[in-house]
Amino acid sequence: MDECYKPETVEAKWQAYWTSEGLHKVQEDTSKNKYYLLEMFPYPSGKIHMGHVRNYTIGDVVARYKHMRGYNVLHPMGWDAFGMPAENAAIANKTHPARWTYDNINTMRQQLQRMGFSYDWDREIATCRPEYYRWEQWLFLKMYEKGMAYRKESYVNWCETCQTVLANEQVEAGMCWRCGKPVRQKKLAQWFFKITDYADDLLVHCDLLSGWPDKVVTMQKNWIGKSIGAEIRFPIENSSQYISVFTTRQDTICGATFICLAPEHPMVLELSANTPQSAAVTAFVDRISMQDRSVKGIEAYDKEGVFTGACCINPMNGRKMPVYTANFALMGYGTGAVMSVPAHDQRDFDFARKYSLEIIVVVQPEGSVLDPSQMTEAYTGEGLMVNSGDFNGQKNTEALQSIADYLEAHDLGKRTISFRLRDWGISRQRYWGAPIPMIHCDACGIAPAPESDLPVVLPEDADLLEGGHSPLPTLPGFMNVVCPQCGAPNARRETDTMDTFVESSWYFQRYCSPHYHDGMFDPRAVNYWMPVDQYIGGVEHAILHLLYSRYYTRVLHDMGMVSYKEPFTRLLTQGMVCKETVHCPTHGFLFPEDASSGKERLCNICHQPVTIGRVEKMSKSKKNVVDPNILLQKYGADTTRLFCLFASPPERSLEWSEQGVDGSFRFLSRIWRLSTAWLPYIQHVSAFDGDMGSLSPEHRELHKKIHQTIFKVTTDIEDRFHFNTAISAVMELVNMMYGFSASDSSPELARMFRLAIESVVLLLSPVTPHIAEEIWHELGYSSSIFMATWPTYRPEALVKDMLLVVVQVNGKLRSKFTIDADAEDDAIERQALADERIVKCIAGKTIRKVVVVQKKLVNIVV
RNA sequence: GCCUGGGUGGCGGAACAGGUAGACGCAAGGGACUUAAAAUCCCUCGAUCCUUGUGAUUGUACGAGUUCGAUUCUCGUCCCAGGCACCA
Repeated sequence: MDECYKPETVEAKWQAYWTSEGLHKVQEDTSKNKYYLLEMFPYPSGKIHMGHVRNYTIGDVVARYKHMRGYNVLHPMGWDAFGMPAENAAIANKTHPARWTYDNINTMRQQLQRMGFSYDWDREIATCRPEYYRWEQWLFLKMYEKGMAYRKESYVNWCETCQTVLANEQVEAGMCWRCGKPVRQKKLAQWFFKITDYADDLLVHCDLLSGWPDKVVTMQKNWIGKSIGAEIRFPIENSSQYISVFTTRQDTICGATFICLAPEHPMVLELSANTPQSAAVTAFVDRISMQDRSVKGIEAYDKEGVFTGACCINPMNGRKMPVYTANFALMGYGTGAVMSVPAHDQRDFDFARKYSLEIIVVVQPEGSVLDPSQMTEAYTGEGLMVNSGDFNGQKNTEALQSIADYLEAHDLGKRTISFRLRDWGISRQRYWGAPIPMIHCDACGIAPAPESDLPVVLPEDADLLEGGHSPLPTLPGFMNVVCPQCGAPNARRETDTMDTFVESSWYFQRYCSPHYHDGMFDPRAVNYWMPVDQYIGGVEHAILHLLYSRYYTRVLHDMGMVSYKEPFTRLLTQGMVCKETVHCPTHGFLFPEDASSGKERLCNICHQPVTIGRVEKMSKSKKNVVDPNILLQKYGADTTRLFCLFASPPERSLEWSEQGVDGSFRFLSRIWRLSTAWLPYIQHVSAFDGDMGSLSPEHRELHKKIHQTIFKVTTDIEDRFHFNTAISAVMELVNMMYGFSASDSSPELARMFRLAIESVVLLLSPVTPHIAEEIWHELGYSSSIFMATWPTYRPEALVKDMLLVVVQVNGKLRSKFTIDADAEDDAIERQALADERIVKCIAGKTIRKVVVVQKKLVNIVV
C-alpha cells in the first residue's frame, strides 16, 4: 500500500476490477429477497451536475448497503432522452438532436462511471430508441381502443410567429420565450389521456403511501383537488335553455345574485348575440384570449367582466340574475359557470362591488348581524340561514345537505364531485419525441396505425427548422401513408409527438427486462422486481412525474399487465444543491473560480471587490456552480461522495463548501494513514471476537466504541437514511483510534485494531467504495468488499457498566456523578442528595420534591 | 391568499421517546514537529460577568402557556424556503 492516499490510482484500479468481474450485474433469483432501488433517470443535457451527483450518491449508498445486507439489488440507470433542449441545441449548434443526445449520453455515462456507482449497465435504456418507444406506441393503441386516449379540442399557448404550441413554462410574462412576441390562447385538436377516470383512485391511495414524505402526498392531494358540491341548473329567462353551474356552497343559493361564465363558455356568444351587449362581449372575449392564463409570478388579473345581455332565474326564489362573462371563471373547472354569491365569496364580492351588483346575506354569523351595505369583505364562515325561505334558522352546515336534498327532489340539480385535475394533454407539436401512432384519412377520419407498423420510427434525417416548429409535417416519407382502414393512398400520419412524461411513466418497468422483444416488459421479471422499493429523486418531480407514473401503472394494472397499482413503495426526495453567488459590479455573476479566494474576494478580470450574494440553488444563470469533473480530478470520487452525504441529511438542501470538501478528503487520508501504520501488525491476525471481561479498560472502551459505531451507522442508514450522522459516528471511532500507537501494540490490541479497521472500512464501503476496497484487499481478502456481509454488533458490548447521572436543582444542571449500572433509583437519589455541590446548593432550603429519571437524571425541587 | 416544511455558535449541522444544548466537520486561535513552510499530530473554541471555578448568569427567531424540567408539546407573532394560486 502506498504511503500516501492517491485517489486517482485507487479509484481507477477498482473501477476496472468491478467492471471486469461484472460485480454489479443482477438477475432474478427467487432464493433471495429482492430490493429495487431506483433513482430518477437524468435528461442527457450535456454534463452531470452536482444535483445528479448527490442524488445518485444517495442511491448508490443504499444499493450497496442493501446488497451487503443480503438483498438481490436491482440498481439500473438510463436516459430520459427525448425533449426540447435537444432541438434547441441542435438548431444552435447546427447538429442533429439525435447526435447531440447520444454524444451527451456518452459523456454523462463516463462521468457516472467515474463516480463508481454500482449500476448494472447492461440494463441501460435510452427512451429515444425505437426499441423503447415502440412499446409506448403499442400501449397508446391499447389505450385508444379503450377510450383511455382520445382527441379533443383544447386551448393551448400559441405563438403565431413561431407557429408552435408552447408549454406553460415557455411563456414568460405573457410572451414567447423564444421570439418575445405575445402568446395567445388557441383552440387546437390535441391528444389526451383520461387520467381523470382515476382521480378518485389516485386520491384514495394517497393515504396508503406511507413510505412517501407527507409533503409530497399533500402536494398530490392538492393537485387532484377533490371538491364535493352540487351541479345546479339555472333556467335562462325567455328561453328553454339553462345554465349549469358547479358549487360547493349550495347552502348560499338564495344569496346568488348573478352568474359568471368563462369567456370560452359556449353560451357566451350565443346569449349575447342580437343584444346591445354583443359587440362588448365579443371584444372582451377576444381580449381575454390574449391574456396568458398560466404564468406564475405576475399578479392575478383584476377581476373584470361584461354583461352578456341575458338573465337567469334563481330556481329557489325566482330572482332575476344577470349573466356575466368574467375572466376569473375557468372553462376547465366544474361546468365553466359560477353562481355568484357576493355576500359569502370574496371574488364575487369584489366583482359585485365593482359592477354595483346586489349583495344578499344568507348566512348570518351567530352574535352579529351582517349589513350588505357596510360589509368590506365576504363572510365565508359558518352561521344561521336567513333570507332563504323554508331553510331560515338552520345551521348553514345543515343547509348544505338539506338544500342539496331539495334540489335533487325537485330535479333542479344534483350532488356532484369536481376535481381540479384535468386530463393529461400529451400532444406536443415537436420533433424530438415519440410519434403518436395514429393516421388521419379524409375518408375515415382518424385511424390507429396497425400494430405491424410499430415502431412508427421518428425519422432521424430531418433538418430542424429555425423558429422551432416540427419538421415532421414537411417529410413526405414520414407523412404519407396508406389508410389502414379504407386503403386510400393519401392518408397522413399524426405529426404530434408524445409528452416526454409518457416515457418516464413506465421506464422503471422496462429496466426489469430491458432487452425484451415481445412486449413492454417480461411479466416474469416485472413480477419479481416491481414495485420499486425505494425511489429517490428531486422534489421538483413531486407532482407531475409521480402522478403520471401512478396513473400509467393503474392503466397497466387494469389491462391485467401488472399486479400492483402503486409503482413506488418508498420515496425519498432529496434537497437542492446550493452555493453562494458571486457578483462583480462590472462583470455580473461570476463562476466561483473567477473570483480570488481570501478575505476580500476580487474579480479576476477587473480586480474590483465582488459582493457575495445569497446561498441559492446552483444554476448556470447565476454561475454558482461547481463542476463535478474538477472535483473528481482534485479529490476523486470517494471524497466527492463523502462530502455530498456528510454536509447535510439527504432531504434537506446542501450548501456546497470548498473547505468542507477539504475536510472530507482529510478524513479519508486519516483512515489511509491509520491503515498503513497498522497493517503490518494486523495483516495476519484475526479480528477480536473473544471474551470482553478480560480486556484492559482502554481496550474495552475501544471495543465498546467499535460496536456502538456499527450499531449507530446501521440504524442511521436503515431507519432514516441519515448518512451525515452515520459518517460522524465513524469519525468519532477513527478519532479514538488515533489515541493508540501501533508501535507499542500488544497481540490483543492488534486483534482489536483488526476489528476496528475492518469495521471502519465495511461501514464506509457503501459511501467510499474505492478506498474501502483497497484497504479490504490489503487486509488479505481476495473478493470484493461489495460481496462482504454487513458487520453486526455484539449487544453485550453495548452494555454499560457505569452510568453517568445528571443532578439538577429546579431543572438546572448542578452536578454529575457516575454510578454502577445496576444501582437502584433510591441509591441514585441518596447519592445525589449527598453530593457535595448539591448539598451546598440546597443548604437552608426545604426539599419539596425529588424526581428520579431511570438511571439518568435526578431533579431536586426546592 | 392557501398548503407544506424550516428558523440552534462565525459556518454546515447533532440532540432519532420532554431529561447534560452545540456530537461530527469547517473556519478561527494556541502548541508540538521542522532551518522554514506545507503536511501531520495535540489542545481551546455560544455569549456575558467575576473571585479563573467539574464558578455564576444567560442562551435553540420572538411572546405566552403546560411541566419538577421545553430546541422538543400547545397557542399567538415575525422571518425564510418550496408548492399551489382566480378551482366556484
